[in-house]
Amino acid sequence: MRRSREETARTRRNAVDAASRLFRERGIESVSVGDVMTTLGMTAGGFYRHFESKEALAAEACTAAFAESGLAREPARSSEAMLRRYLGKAHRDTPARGCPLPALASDMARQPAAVRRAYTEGVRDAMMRIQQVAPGADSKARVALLAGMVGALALARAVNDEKLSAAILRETQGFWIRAMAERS
Amino acid sequence: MRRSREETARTRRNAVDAASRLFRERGIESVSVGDVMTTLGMTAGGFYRHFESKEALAAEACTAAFAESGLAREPARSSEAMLRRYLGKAHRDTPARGCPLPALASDMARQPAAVRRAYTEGVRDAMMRIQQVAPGADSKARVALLAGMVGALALARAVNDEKLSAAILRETQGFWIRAMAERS
DNA sequence: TGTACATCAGTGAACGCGCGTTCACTGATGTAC
DNA sequence: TGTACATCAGTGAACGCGCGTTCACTGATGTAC
Repeated sequence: MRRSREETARTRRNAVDAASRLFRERGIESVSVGDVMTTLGMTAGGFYRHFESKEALAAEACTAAFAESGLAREPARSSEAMLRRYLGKAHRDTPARGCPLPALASDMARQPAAVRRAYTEGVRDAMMRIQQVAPGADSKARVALLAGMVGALALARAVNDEKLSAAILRETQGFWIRAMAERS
Repeated sequence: MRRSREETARTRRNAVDAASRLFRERGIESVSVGDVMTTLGMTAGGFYRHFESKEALAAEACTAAFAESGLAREPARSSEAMLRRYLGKAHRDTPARGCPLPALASDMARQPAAVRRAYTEGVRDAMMRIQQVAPGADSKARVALLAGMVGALALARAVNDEKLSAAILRETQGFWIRAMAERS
């Protein structure tokens, strides 16, 4: 039956929220419209009262993921604090609530334009945030730092060996903490 | 009808080869058993004369991808030559024949153990190759370099904007060429 | 403020489709003699 | 070396399943008077 405007808006928000977490955890293609709606305790049919397609949801969910936990949201004041949090085991082990950059990187190359646009904005935002947190670094160092953080987290999650995974995080973190200290 | 031992072996090899390319290009889950067999001009049913399951093929194809174009196969003698090739547009634009590390990174976290094991071996091999090409760098720098190369290539492919994509490759490459020159 | 009716959020069944896998069948290859 | 038969690589149809999406229906909400 019909719902109030307030309830309707809440359902929509909850769907974007659930999708942004599920997509980061399992990848966009591995999460079905039914999965998202089941999370809200609803059936899949109702989905199309809120979104034109799964693709439209993916684009919104991607934007929402950056708004919730993209690098632009990094609370740290220093590059060292950022590196300790970003390349920590807690972040590695909770992709659903973590930065979308490593979680969705390989997926993106195969996504439709609307979804990639949202992701691209997230990359730009992340670069600006790094500039704030590491004002002493030049452009090369800032981009290499972002690429290193994303690559290290993606590899640490991909690898099947806890020791190797921990080493990837630890060594990358150590390198960049030292490199940024030298340049500041 | 029955085929000769030679033909049978060739079919199997071709299937692994085609899969290793298709998986890097489109991701493991987006490529069907039928897609792989169609590439060989065959029907999907025959697949199971050669492999126990799609998962078994994925593990073999992953290993084959590293053997064909993993970092361990890097022909460069210097870290600078390696960086120029790895972070070049040609590599970015041909994932099917490129390094599996960035192409499959996000996929891996959701793959069965056998596939992840093959990928993990590829990571170890890549680290050894970097040690050969950059003997002057310490362990931290070597891991951070690998993470940076993988992250930069993955981001450059994910992003929807050619200028940004080119900048990610160029700046990361520039940073590491300078960094390795300073340390050698 | 109260009533009558239009709207529409969500349900649940259905659609066409592609997936991984199985299987009876075919006929050339491999093997036993 | 030649023959008779067993093997098995590949075909093509079929399976059960889950997908994204559509739709008739329900009944509470929103609106017009």
